[in-house]
Amino acid sequence: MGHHTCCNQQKVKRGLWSPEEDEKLIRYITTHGYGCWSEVPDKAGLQRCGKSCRLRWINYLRPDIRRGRFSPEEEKLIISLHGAVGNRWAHIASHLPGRTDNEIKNYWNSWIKKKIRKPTPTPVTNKPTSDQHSQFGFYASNQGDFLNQDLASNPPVVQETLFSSPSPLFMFDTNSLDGQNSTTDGNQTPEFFHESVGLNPDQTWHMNQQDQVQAFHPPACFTTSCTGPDSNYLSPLLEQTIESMRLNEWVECQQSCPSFLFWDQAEGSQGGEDIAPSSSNIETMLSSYPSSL
DNA sequence: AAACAACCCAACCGCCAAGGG
DNA sequence: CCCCTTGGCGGTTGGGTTGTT
Repeated sequence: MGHHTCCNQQKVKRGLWSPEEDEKLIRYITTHGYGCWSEVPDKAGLQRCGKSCRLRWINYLRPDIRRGRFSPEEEKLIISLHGAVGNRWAHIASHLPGRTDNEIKNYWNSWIKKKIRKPTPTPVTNKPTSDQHSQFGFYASNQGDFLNQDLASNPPVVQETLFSSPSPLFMFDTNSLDGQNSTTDGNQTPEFFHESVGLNPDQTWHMNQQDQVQAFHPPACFTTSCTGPDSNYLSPLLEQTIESMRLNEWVECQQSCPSFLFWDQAEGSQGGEDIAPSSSNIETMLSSYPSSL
């Protein structure tokens, strides 16, 4: 019934690949290369569809594939990038040489979700579910508190660090950072920031002032759309960072929070792309702070 | 030891865009 | 233009594995 002709033929084998099949595919690709995947099964002597061959090669057989546990650096990068671009696994994978989108996707769906999930020993009102967390795409990264540790040994810390505070979530539209491609009303951000962070009335926040933009840069990247129960959570780490911001203690701010990326993924996926930080913005931001990765 | 639950992850599915005829 | 093929992508599945009772 499906319209994919390649996988509908009765003789086509499916399921796990045998070592013999792997060997056939490796031998063929390494000697002939791959131009047209639909031709590969016949020429390689495989009873698979071309699509399956392609997937097998790209995800598992190609020589530059990298297997095994993700390094802490990779974990940090995945979390940061996911906060920036959401479930664009291929894009995330492009930043991790040798890793595939499938592997990263699986990793995210199991390992990281597990870390963010409850149980929490202390009851918290209006605590969002893990599904809600992933739906809204709020994740945080911090070197000292979170990602440089063996997370498997410390899940409660992770959980508490991320979501246990009932404070309002601070959002910031990163389009205001560089003033380009800003199709949203960036003027709302300073007021929101002002109110959320609790600056003194005589302290002003002008997004267009370069020194403030620069100073704000390190913790970087909070975005708009503060709606729903998930927005009512602010990590102690972020509280600390915002307190540093409030006091203009930018160095402390950077140290306490080298890299945060929050992005309302749901909003972005509903046609609100213009409010999300562009990937080039994110990449520029990340490359500016390699130590935070 | 057995039964069950939870988790992992390789592979598949469906959709989409690009490109050629 | 339209149609078809192909490759690429993210979402999802389900069999195998591991953990728990």
